[in-house]
Amino acid sequence: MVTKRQATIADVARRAGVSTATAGRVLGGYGYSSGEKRDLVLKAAEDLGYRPNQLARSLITGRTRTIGFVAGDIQSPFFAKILRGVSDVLEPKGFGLLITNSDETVEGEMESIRLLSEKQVDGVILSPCDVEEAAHLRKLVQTTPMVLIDRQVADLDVDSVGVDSVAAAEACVRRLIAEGHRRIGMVAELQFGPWTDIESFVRMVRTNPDGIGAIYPSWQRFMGYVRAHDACDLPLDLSLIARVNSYSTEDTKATVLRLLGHPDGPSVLFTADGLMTEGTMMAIFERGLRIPDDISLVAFDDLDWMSFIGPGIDSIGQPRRKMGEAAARMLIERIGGFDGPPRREKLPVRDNRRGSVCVLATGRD
Amino acid sequence: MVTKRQATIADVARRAGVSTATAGRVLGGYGYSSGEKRDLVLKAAEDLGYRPNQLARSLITGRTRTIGFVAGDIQSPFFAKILRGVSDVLEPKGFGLLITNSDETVEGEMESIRLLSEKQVDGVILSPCDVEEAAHLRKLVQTTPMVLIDRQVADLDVDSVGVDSVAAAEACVRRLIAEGHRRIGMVAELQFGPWTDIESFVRMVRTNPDGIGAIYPSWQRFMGYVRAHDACDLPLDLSLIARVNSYSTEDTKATVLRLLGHPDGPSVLFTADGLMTEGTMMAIFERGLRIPDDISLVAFDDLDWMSFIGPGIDSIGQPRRKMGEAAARMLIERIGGFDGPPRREKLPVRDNRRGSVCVLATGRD
DNA sequence: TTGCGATGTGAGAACGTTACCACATGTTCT
DNA sequence: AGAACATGTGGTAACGTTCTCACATCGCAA
Repeated sequence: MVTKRQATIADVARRAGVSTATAGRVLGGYGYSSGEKRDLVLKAAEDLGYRPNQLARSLITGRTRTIGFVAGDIQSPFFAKILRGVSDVLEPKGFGLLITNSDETVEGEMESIRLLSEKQVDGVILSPCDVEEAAHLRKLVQTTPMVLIDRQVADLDVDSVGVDSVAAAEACVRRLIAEGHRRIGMVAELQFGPWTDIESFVRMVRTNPDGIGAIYPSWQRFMGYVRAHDACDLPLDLSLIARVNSYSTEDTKATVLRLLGHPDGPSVLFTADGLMTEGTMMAIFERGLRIPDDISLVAFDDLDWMSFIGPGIDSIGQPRRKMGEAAARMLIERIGGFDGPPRREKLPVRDNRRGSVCVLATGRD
Repeated sequence: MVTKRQATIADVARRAGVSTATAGRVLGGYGYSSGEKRDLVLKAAEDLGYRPNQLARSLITGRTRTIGFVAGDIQSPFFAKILRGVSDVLEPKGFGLLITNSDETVEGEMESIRLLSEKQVDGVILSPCDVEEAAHLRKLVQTTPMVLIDRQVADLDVDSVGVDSVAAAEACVRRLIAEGHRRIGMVAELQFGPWTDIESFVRMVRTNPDGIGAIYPSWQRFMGYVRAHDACDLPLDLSLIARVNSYSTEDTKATVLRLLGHPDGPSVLFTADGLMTEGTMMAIFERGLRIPDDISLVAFDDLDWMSFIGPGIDSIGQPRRKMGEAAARMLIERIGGFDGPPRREKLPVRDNRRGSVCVLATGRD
């Protein structure tokens, strides 16, 4: 492995017979330069195969043209698609993209942020893993522009991108009720959150919804579920909630199997996100149930395979790529100096109907 | 947005009453330092919230502790999973990960490499989009360690990670033949490659296999398909090859639909990668065919949903995460100074049997 | 002619680290 | 006792850019 030394501005300047200042101006595209010297410098740079060293440039300009992305887990299709949107906006503008995983732990997130800020990124896009404990985020925003994605954090006034989970879930469950479903199961990981018991959360939703601060998307979707029941005067039956203990498909599958085993089980399942949906599919497959004949299904978050298995799965599709693009665009505006108030962008969801919901009744009774 | 100035080593040194050299030694963990001064410096650093500026450090040490990853398309599960493996190895060692997409074009790849090398990455993991045109890669390896993933490049002697696609495909097709299938369809994007007509490629495989240089995985899998036929004395029928014109699900679907429309069609389909499999599934779904009753299916590359749709889909699973880990490990060894001959690591594949192949006959005839 | 802005050039400082050297101490081995 | 060596410290030169000057020259209006 040969390690040839890269040519520097000084090398180019020497070869072109000009000062490093002049060579710098030509190659960096700033300040004045005459056509004559310009050609000399460009020729010399070409000959030497000169490549600017962004490190040195960044050190003095104070901007790296690199942004950081802290994902929960990059291998999940949710983050992967967002990432693609981010990089689509960044690449044409010459920005680099540094990624890390938080693995949904605060420690991982802090470590990620430490790494990114030591590398002097110009901005950070992050999906916070804790909606309350955010001292480290509060510290970060003092020095670096930040955009939150998917989730928000209490008392952290920064730009964010997401969807209106409460409204989308409510609309979805209302539709199920309208189509005659009375026993609607919900599959969600509701372990970590502001409430340890669901009853008191439901009470809060009914009595003082404004008092609910920043909560995870899963809780928001559950909130929509509750609201739809209340709006349609359908009594809540919390035994229909498959409350998954950990964020894993195995646990989800086990919990859903238990729910399906009940004598007076649900006629339809509403899953709160992609991973819940996968675990639910496993449980349905294992019990040999057919969709929608034996059980109906609607999923929050659309996944590739939902359109090509028979029948297709109904889903609420989040515009993941667009979310990434919006986050990147907002961040670049901030980096460019935009200093307006925090923007909370809510993107519209897509209502995918493919035939996984059995219509038990139509019209209004 | 407040922009507080970060504390520097000079600030810490002043506050601790020592020289910048001493402060640097303590904070950088190199050279000597007494316990007394150490405590002073650490206290001062703590007070000021000192964070080392990796830019300045990298400029003088010549190493950034950042590596670059050039993927075809990060949003595809193939690359997303690999990426996860890479970052799992990198993160504990304190390396950053800079990602770019080539979108499978040489221009995109060159642009990616330009960006990465200007940012002075210590090494690059790359899935080359062209197995022949590689002048830019040859130039890169002169200055930067590189590991190829999934594909190899002719005359480029660097470390690489992948699977033995030829052998895996051959074993898979042999099994189909053993189970009684005689008309085996293959779905693959074989547009770009060394051969424009398939006949001459087949001739080459039969007469001079060693003369075939570096080829894309799709071609390798097709090669395995040919070899299995030859080994089992099953005549090749090239009308069974769904040769997709572009790397898109829509095109794949259309091509497969055409194949399925033929009077004497295949009894089983063998797909060359994840995207081909998705397009094929769409075609099968559109025609209302049932797996495996109406048509059997085996896929190269395992996808999440294959295990939980009924019936499961048989697949050849690549250890994607392990591939990423291996690539990262090899790269770090090179960065650490390892200077042995290029290693071509072939990881074993997984043979997933789930019931998507109809057994037409057993035993050997 | 003088004044003045636009254009062009080079010397040298600056960015925040680590590398290198000189110069102190001790401590241990001949 | 003197040499050799590990330990500890500070000054200052790197690293490769851009930034800030000072200082030209030119054209043009007053």
